[in-house]
Amino acid sequence: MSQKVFVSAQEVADRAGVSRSAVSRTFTPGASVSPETRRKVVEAADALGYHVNHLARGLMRNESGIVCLIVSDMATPHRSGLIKALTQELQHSGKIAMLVNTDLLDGSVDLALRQAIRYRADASIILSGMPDKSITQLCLKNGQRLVLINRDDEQNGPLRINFDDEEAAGRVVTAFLRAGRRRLAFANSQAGTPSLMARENGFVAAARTHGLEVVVERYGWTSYESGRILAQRLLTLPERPDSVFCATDLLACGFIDAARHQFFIRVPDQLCVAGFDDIEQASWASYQLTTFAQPLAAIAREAVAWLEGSDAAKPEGRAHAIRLHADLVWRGSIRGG
Amino acid sequence: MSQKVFVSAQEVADRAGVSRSAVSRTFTPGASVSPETRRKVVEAADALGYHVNHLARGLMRNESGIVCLIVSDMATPHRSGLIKALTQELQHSGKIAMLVNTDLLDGSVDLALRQAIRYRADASIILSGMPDKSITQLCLKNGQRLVLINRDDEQNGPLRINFDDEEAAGRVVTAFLRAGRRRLAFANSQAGTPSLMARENGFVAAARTHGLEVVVERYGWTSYESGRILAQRLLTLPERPDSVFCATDLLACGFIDAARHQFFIRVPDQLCVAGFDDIEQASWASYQLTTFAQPLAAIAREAVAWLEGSDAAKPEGRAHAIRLHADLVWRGSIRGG
DNA sequence: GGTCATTTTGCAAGCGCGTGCAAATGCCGC
DNA sequence: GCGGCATTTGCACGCGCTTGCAAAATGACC
Repeated sequence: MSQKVFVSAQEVADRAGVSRSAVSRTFTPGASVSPETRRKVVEAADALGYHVNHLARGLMRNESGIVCLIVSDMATPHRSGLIKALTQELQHSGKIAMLVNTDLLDGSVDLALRQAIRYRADASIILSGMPDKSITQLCLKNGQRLVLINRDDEQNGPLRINFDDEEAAGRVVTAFLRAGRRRLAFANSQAGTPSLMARENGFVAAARTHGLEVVVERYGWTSYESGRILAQRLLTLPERPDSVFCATDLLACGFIDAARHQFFIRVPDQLCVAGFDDIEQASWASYQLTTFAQPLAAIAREAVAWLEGSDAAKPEGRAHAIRLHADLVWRGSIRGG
Repeated sequence: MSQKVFVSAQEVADRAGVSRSAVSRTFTPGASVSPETRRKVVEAADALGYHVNHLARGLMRNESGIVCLIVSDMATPHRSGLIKALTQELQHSGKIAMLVNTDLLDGSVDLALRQAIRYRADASIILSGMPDKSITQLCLKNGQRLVLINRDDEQNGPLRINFDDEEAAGRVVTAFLRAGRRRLAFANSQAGTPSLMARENGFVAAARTHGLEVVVERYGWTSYESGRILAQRLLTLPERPDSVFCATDLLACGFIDAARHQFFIRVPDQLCVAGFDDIEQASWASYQLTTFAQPLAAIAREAVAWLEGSDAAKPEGRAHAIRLHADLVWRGSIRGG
């Protein structure tokens, strides 16, 4: 038994004694149904356990309500925070998130975007490596909207959301100088994504305007472990840095731990540290990391608003870029807030 | 222009000079197509940028390939780790994850399950509050498979995956005793989910067999901040505990930080701490937390395997429970490994 | 009651696809 | 060349839904 699993609109119609159109209209906001008919339909639907089939609806409307989240390293605090904000915002506006993990696939992002196309996702939000240009073109040609978060690029068409990374980096330099530091260092991963590089370049440039040269070190990907390695490299230098800006909070946590437990260096007395992202751990008592808060909720809001807006609807819609401000969060890892 | 966005099988058929069935069969594994026809179809499909419409396919096959992940607190290290493992495993077997965030909705899980039904998800995996019994019944009646992870319950029908929490708790008692501790405490959240309570009860019971009474404190939900509060309560007791088992690593991190930075208590010399989950932060140098590793990959594998298996297919299939073993990970937060 | 404007309703077509069935094709041995 | 068989192909129907259109119902007004 139980082969005929889902109940269809037809069955509801039969039970309510109306036409199938009537039940369809009942569940379509803004359609014309008399209160009486609606009542009968709702009643029958409840009794039968009817749920509109969004697959079929999407087929007709040519609009699935699905938004594809394409992300790597999703277990990372910052990424998971962003995913949370996005899913919340999407659900809030009646859409649903489809999650694609690009960690172990080969042509990862491209493959993922293909998946998005197959399910006729209305849009894709990418928090992962850069997709191939040909693929983004394919998406756009297929009427998909595209949002790139924190992966600035000259791509045309999609919405790009970024931060004022350079400006933030400049503020770190100021803070370090004010704390009396002169031997600045920058700890980066080798990922080389645009936003990471922007922080690095901004930091180096700002230091230079004060006549200071920054020691830059890059290693691995953006992780706690990389932070430790970077600390081992930078803190064994003949001219040991007295302040370091880590491209990411995760790097900063690893850096601080290595500095403290391995080199017995006191933060912030002997070493000032700044990070970026304001992940939860940055506020933990062991780190007290001064960092920049990415307004995740704002990112999510901007992204979803754009998806709903008419701008995105234009097939050849102007590429749109949003630059958000990252707030400096003062904590104990820099002397003299 | 660009109104006719997606290319259909018909267009591919026309271009390839074959029937629409042929192109459908080309993209259906195991269907009968001659190599020659297949070649022509693939060629035309590539040229046109054709992608099978999974919405329509799901409609026909009555099987969408969508699995719904219903989760709260998804930004938490443990949850995000689980999500990552699940998405990976799902994609590996050709399915796709739909992510539902139940953080701010009211009838959260129920609403989410309705969403899952609407999109005709083949299954739902729940890592969130307990769904109403009526809703799970609805899911099952609609042919959905259900997996509950870490929320043991007497529900019938779905697959339940849990850990040997009691046994693990017993091992912590042994470890504490071996480290010479006698004043044991248990720090829990007020969430009261079955697995948390199992840890608590197992711990208390095991201690009792050694003639020891455990001080139990519960506060808030399972977070770093709650861990701090719990520390403030437990460490100001007249008979200060010398060892504490925290129901969760997140609690343990907060506990350790408060003990160390607020009460200047040395871990593990003056206080032994154990946690559960083995989140990434547990291995960080500041915590060195002895804890239990939940084999996330194994959980994911079991869940997905069950979804694919024939067991799940039986409409009135026997409720199935899997109890996995959590490995003890020895680190520095308990003296004398 | 009759006319007309306004809502409500049902019909039927069609979204893109899978698949059973029968016709067509190819291949083999005689 | 022909019958028998296996494979491939096309036709046509249906999955569950939305929606334009025209018919039916309702109501307002004279």
